[in-house]
Amino acid sequence: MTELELITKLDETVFLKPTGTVHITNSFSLIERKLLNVIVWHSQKHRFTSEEHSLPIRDVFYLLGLKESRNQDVIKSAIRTLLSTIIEWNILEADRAQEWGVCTFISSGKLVSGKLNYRLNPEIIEKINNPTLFAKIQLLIQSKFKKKHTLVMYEFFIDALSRKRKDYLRLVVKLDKLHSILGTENTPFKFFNRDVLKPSIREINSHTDLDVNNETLRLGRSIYEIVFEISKKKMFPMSLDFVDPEEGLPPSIQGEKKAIDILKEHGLNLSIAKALSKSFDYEHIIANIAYTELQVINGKVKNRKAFLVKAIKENYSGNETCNEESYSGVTRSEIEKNARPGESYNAAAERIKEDKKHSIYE
DNA sequence: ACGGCGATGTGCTATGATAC
DNA sequence: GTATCATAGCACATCGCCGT
Repeated sequence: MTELELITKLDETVFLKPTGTVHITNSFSLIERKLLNVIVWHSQKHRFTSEEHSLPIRDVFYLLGLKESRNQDVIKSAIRTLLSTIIEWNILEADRAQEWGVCTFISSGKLVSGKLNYRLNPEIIEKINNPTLFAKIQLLIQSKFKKKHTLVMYEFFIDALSRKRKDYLRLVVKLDKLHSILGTENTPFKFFNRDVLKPSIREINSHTDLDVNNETLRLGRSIYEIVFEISKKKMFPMSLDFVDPEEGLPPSIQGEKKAIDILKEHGLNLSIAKALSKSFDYEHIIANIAYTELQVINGKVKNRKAFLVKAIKENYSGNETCNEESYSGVTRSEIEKNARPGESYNAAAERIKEDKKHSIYE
């Protein structure tokens, strides 16, 4: 049984109204995500027409970040996965009619004389015009979730929220139901809580438009039910772009690696470089490196590395008017990233401001 | 029960060597 | 240029230990 079916089955008395859901069968590997990214980016340049498109395999390798590799097997098996991956959706139309359907991303893929020929599925082209659906597909594909359970839980929360048509929900779930949704029946609560529940909620809070808190209810000594308090973040930029069509290369594909390299070149240690590259995009980092260099030349910087880290975190190079809501040096993105569950925007801003006063950059 | 640390096992990925 | 194989390295899941 798929997770979706389980979720739908979960508690039909509680969830009265059906609503839009999207489900993708497989979980993609990194290469498959990248290849899909490449394909969407490429067909975006051709305005998503349903004709067969072709791009050189050499370029595909490059875009996948495999400069040295000649192993077409990687591409072949990724195409195979894309073709065999079924997207399933269930939408409530404006006129309350329900639409259900399944399709695949691409309808064909070929490797012919050094070129990759593919045909985008016409159904998907239609769906791309439906923003909410597309956003969800994008999230499913691109999601930065590291834990496999996070996605299942996110789907579950989103589903519960939209069924209730609310932005805030207090959801009580019996522990064994939660186990059956997540497929963790035999995990003792001790490990379940530490390795599944908490990390997943942490990921949902930091990567999605949801804020989730949880507490436990006991029956006797053992945990019986979990209470989730779910609310929608007010400000969450849900980008619909897979990649920037203006750019020659999809930045998302190589940006993080490039950013790490360049940060290392500027003397930051690997862990800081990794953390920054994860949180900020390549352009943002480059812009702030440039800004830092400028300030160094102007003699305004005592500690170059510390300044650089701070510049990136607070986007010194950014145009100030973009951050109207910044609280004296605390940017919006920073607040969203570091806000504690349940904390209001203003409270978080004040707290982070205080924290920063005491934090020391090496 | 919590949460940090680390050991272990497993599966995946990148890459080079080799042969066709 | 293409296909196959081997392998080192990495990421992740699981779970034990331990101080709190």
